[in-house]
Amino acid sequence: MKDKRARVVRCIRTLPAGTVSSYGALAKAAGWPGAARQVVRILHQVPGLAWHRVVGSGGAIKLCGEQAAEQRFRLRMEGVTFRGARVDMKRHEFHFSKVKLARSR
DNA sequence: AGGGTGACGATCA
DNA sequence: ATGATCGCCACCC
Repeated sequence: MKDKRARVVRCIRTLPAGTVSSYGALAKAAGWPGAARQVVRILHQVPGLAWHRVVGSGGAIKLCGEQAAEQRFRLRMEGVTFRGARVDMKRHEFHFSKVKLARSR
């Protein structure tokens, strides 16, 4: 359904610079649990999203080669720190509020 | 309709 | 920590 997709997009858009979220957590936050792969697809389809703020569970960069480098670069540029090969989730993971998220109020 | 695929996730050896 | 496997779900041929 497209609602879910729109919701995912909205969630991604609410991610502040300097924070990250995981594909799975993001899907869940958007009310679409287990749709990590769909989130991936959306990131591919919808241009203009902060795709670099979405990482794998535990803060792992799931891309390969230059794409991975690009993502790390962009994140570090936003102030995100790493713990080894992964994002330091303890400090940067974004916790979506329970509240129905950002319907502009 | 059927089968393959993917910027995933959790689990197990 | 690494690699294999299975579950998941929408999209594409």
